[in-house]
Amino acid sequence: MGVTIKQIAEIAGVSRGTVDRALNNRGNVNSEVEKRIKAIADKLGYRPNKAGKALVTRRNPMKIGVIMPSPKRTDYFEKVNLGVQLAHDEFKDFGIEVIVKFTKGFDLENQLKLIDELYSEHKINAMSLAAVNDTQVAEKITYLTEQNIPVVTFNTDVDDSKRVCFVGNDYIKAGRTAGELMGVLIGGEGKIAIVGGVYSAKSHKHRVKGFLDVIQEFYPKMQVMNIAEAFDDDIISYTYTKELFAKDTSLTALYLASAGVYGACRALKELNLQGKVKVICFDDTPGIEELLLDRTIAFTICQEPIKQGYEPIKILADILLNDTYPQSEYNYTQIIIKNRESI
Amino acid sequence: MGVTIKQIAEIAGVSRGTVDRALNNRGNVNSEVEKRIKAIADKLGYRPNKAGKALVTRRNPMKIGVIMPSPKRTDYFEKVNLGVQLAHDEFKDFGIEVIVKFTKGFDLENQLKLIDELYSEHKINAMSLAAVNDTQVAEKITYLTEQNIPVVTFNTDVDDSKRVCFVGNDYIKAGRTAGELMGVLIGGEGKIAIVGGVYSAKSHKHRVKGFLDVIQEFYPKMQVMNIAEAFDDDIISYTYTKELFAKDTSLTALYLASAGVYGACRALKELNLQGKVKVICFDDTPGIEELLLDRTIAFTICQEPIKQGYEPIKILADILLNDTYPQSEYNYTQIIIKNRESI
DNA sequence: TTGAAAGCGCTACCAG
DNA sequence: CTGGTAGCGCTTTCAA
Repeated sequence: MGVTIKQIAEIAGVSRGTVDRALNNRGNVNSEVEKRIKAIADKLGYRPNKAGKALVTRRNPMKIGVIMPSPKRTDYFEKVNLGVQLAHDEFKDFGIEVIVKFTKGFDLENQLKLIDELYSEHKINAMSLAAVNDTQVAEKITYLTEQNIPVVTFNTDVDDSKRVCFVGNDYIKAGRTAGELMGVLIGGEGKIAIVGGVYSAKSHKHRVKGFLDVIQEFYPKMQVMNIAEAFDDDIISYTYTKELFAKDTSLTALYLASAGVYGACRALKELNLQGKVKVICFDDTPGIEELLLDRTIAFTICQEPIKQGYEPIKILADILLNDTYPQSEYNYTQIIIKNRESI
Repeated sequence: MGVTIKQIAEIAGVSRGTVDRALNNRGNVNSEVEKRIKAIADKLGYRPNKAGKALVTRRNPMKIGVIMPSPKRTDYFEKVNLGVQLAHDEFKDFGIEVIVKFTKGFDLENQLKLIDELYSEHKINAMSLAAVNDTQVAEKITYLTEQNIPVVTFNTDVDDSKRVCFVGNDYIKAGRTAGELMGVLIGGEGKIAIVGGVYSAKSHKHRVKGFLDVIQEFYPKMQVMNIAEAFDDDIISYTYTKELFAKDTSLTALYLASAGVYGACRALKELNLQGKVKVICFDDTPGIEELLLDRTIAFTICQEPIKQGYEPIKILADILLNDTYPQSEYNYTQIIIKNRESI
């Protein structure tokens, strides 16, 4: 099996304490000795044993704070939260505690307050959050990072912060995927309406951009007629969709770039356009599954929500326990096209 | 944090050794005392600490044997092997060793020999394999299980064995997904050819069955003209496809139910049918990505190969270390439709 | 049938 | 600057 500190100590002719101090750069060790110890460790491929470390960490547990929109409001975050709980379970034996705070949607003030709370009151050692893309959030993240509190963003990223990495979809790519899919779905020809979420959310903006890019590059006969913000709200998307498709009967397709799917589909059904107007949307909730089964929606594009909850905590645990940082600052989850048979 | 054996011992007024024996049913403990200890543990929600156990296991490491087709032959299994290595990495600090043996394709004799080898020579404590669906394999698996060596199958399952569970696609469902996708792709109308792999592989057979089922249920105007076995061989699939599409020019679609994708596509290109004949295939290799990009293939359906390597080992480690068995005997990986933009 | 003690790998602490 | 020791939770062994 692997080499241990004890073995290295024997070979180097010093005590385990000295090896520990040397390898972890804790200071108080002769630089000659330190060099020798490190050389031996290197040669033998020393890797600290996780179980051994865990037992020690347990005496002084570390806390990871998580901030995300409340699962009560969008089904989507229920799955994210499941991932958080799975990670919590997996790492609690390693002396890692997880504290979850929910915000109402992507409310900025709320998020700022919770970051402060986790930092000042809970004394967290690391943080994972579905970030509002705002400079104030970015500044707080950078501040935490400087206090030696690593931060990972998930689901939606923030610009210009010192976060360790982002876990979630490449939303431009997701939008492009939708565009290409729409091209195939309507035979490269037709008039399309787009109902999006909130433009202040980077992810929603990118999903629209990617979609438009593909149409421009490859599908000259496809025409995007309308783009609207529905703020992830079913009533707004219902009202807008109903009005739009009632007025313009030449529309053949609908691209739903975020939540509010149920409202839009309800409108189509009431107009008897179900199945006639081709619909592509995102994510995978019980409501959406039903709409796939009755052929109101042709495809939905998913993004591994459970992983989005799980992975940031795994990454942070790896940093806290093993001082191991991820390779890339982008940890993209898969873009998963689903149809009525693959859900 | 969690309760420990030590705390339970104090409360019960006995030694840690006694608590250990009681909770793990090792015998040699007064039944009254045992009952009392178990009651306390239950009430306090005792869960053994993984790190603590790991350190002990390490003294007498456990071995998990893995058998799968060599990655040299199909690119697909390179990714599976990556998953195996990831799991190996993750669990080696817990005293778990992983021994991998490669077979040539799905050769029965080869697989039987390797099972024996892992059992007799390597004295494995658990096994994970991409099973050949044969009664002899099933019998060996059942034998191992009776020797207290749990077995998990992945990628393709075996009938009537005592394996703990299967990790991989629901291939009927994957076939149905392909059928529905084809329906959308060719507008519910057209003549289709199918080139499959080996009918003795359960997964390949099911992919064809699911496909045919959906067409029969929902697409009366789609017609399957030919079904062939290409034995995962590019030359055979090339020859067959070329001959077929040269002869019958009314064919509009091709369903490739397993490997041999490159050969078939090469044939289409030579016949100048690239992009005209709609192609759906499985899995995600560099070759397939290229064919998606140049629009020879419309969709490919993937099955989480990395997870297929990783998950069985995680499940087996959980059994060996924590005596925890999976909920279901089917641990299905996701069915992931990809187009040229989402790869 | 039970308890006491050692030891897995690691870190923290104290004494020198 | 260094060594020794204790202790995290668990299992194992030996002695009683």
